[in-house]
Amino acid sequence: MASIKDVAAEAGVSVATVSRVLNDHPSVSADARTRVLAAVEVLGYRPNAVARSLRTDQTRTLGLVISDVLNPYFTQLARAVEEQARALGYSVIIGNADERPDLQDHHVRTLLDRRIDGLLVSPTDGGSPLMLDAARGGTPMVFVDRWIEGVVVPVVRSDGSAAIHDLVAHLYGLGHRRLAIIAGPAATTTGRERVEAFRQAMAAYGLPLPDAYIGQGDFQAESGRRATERFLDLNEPPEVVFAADNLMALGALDAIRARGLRVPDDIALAAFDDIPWFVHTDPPITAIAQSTGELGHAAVRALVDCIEGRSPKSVTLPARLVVRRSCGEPALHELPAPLGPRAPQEPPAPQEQPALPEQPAPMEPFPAMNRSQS
Amino acid sequence: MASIKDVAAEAGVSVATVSRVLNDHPSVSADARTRVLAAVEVLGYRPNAVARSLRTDQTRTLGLVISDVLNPYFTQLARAVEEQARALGYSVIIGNADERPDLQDHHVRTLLDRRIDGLLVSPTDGGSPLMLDAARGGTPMVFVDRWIEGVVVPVVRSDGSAAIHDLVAHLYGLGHRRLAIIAGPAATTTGRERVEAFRQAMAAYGLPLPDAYIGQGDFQAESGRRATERFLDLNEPPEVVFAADNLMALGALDAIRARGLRVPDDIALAAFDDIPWFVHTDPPITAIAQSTGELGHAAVRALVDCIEGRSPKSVTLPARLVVRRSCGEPALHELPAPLGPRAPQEPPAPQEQPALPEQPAPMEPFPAMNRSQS
DNA sequence: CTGAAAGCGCTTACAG
DNA sequence: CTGAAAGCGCTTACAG
Repeated sequence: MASIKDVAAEAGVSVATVSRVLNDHPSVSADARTRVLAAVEVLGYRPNAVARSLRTDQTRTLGLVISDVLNPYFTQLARAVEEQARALGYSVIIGNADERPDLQDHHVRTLLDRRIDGLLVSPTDGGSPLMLDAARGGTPMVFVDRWIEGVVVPVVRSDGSAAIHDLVAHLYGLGHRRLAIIAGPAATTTGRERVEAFRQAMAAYGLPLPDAYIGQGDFQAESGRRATERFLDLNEPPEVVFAADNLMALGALDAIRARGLRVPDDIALAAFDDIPWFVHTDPPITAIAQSTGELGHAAVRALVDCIEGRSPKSVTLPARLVVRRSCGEPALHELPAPLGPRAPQEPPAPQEQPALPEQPAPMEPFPAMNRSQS
Repeated sequence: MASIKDVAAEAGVSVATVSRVLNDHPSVSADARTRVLAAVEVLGYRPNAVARSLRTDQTRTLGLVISDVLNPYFTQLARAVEEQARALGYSVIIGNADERPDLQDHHVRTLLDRRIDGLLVSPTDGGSPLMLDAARGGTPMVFVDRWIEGVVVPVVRSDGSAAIHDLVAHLYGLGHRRLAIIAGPAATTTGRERVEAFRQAMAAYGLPLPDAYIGQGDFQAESGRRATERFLDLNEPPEVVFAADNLMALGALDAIRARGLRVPDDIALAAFDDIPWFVHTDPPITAIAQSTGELGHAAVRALVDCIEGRSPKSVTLPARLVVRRSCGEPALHELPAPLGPRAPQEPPAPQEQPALPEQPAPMEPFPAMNRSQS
């Protein structure tokens, strides 16, 4: 592979001059520029980014450590991250932790060794010493989606509490009283926050949330299946299962189907994180949608702010409830006309009845994707 | 960040010695080793991979250029690739082309500039000069899934012809005669091969395949929607739509649903590439499954063979039909008992009736995933 | 077993 | 505007 020396020789100038034209340095004569460009062309020269990085101490690369690539939510997030990074002149290297702290640590280490300019992470756990040290040591870092308490790093995430409250209101309105949740790992903020929001919303409606109705999952399908099986084995199984992410909802569906049960007649199902397939499942699944694209973009902007010495901002975006049919009767707007009197629902005394959840656009199966052809 | 010099100073040895212990070179005294290791510990030293790469001319990194990260098929492929690469001591950098040749080229260029040791690509088109030159210029390269004719590079892919033949047999057996296909881009091998296999299977059953029944898609959801709308606008719409990938099937479903039509009563649907959600769609979708995990693993092995000077092997894996309910009556084995005489099906004269497609395991929603905790 | 030194391919003051 | 030279952080013959 041709090096800058070869180009210099071919063009009859010094390597310094070649470097200058390659980097658009102003003080280069038109003549020199032309000759260098010609030489580059002739030799098919491409600058060695490794050498450049060593010299300039920057790689123009962002590391992104996500919890699970097979989770469409993270896949969309990764796509948005790459998109925004590219727009700002950075590449991104993705490390997939598969929800395993050891793998997460492996990727953080690898990324750090490669001297990425900054790290975007959606932590699987409380963070290894390596990651915590990096954060404290001044490695530009931003948390996306999940974060770690006590680490002073900007956080870009969704706040699902309001949407979860809307969900509980929706379920309550449908007459459901025994609601169960499949939680994510307690080691993650999203794992804890979603149960917490659910617990509070339940309390607001005066509904009990027994321990048996809190399944412990790990955000992956298999755990959703297991938790659901346990729910179904209960003497008094829940009327609704709320899965804290889309993969656990998939597992729940597997478990429900394996017993020959039907959704929502035998048991209702809702999920955190909306994905295009939820429109076409049997039945369509009520879900809480995040603005994944915006999240990814904002995270990159924050990280690049860190890197380039500006002060980054944490960002919290709202999530929203998308009502479909997996929890019972179709939402009001989907009925052709009011079919007689509805079962009267006492709104819980102290609580204001939440506004009706917004109507999903039926023709737009990618609510959270941002496919701008930038 | 501490450098090797700092470690040398701390340990009271030369940088050469530090380097030797870091690289497990045999000729280092036990004493020196201990002191170096201690110094590494004290300083929290981590070798600079950039400098090492510049010096050794290898990055221990593989580039993977895939057509679309949002496509679960490629996402699974990427996961398998990373898994195998890690097992062999390599990292992988993913470039997402989004089915756009310009983006593909951008990533190939970036990856090459970073001096990755080898390139795994699933080409979106016939290949840019840059990619073709790299292949000819001796950059270790392997094609996965899709390939480019005339380029002497190992290819690791599935051959779907037999499964497509099985699919047509299945549809024929169900009484369908007007079958349409949503093809992938003609610039891709999978785009061409799947229509071609379909065409041949149709011919074997004496079925016509009019041009109006060949929709042109680009492997993304939106194109599946558009193609399906055109089919439905026909005076004589097809009885079956076969989408050449799972995203176009999603689009097809959107279009069908938007018209208030039902699958399979009004129109049947089948897809290439099986994904976990196909079990839970309404109705469950008949699909052709690839061994995505194996594909990814084999591709990495071939590429690393190239890189490390062994002779790589091309690999072709079979795909298999997974019958579900989206094309009509449930498969035989799903019926409780034979319900009276079935509509008599004349097997096409010259053609041997293909064996009954295999039964999908209903409890295994991840047929193509390989989640070994290696 | 150990160290001094060269060199990987760049960029960038510095001097002219 | 241009070039010689230093140096980024490593590895690796080479000599001892």
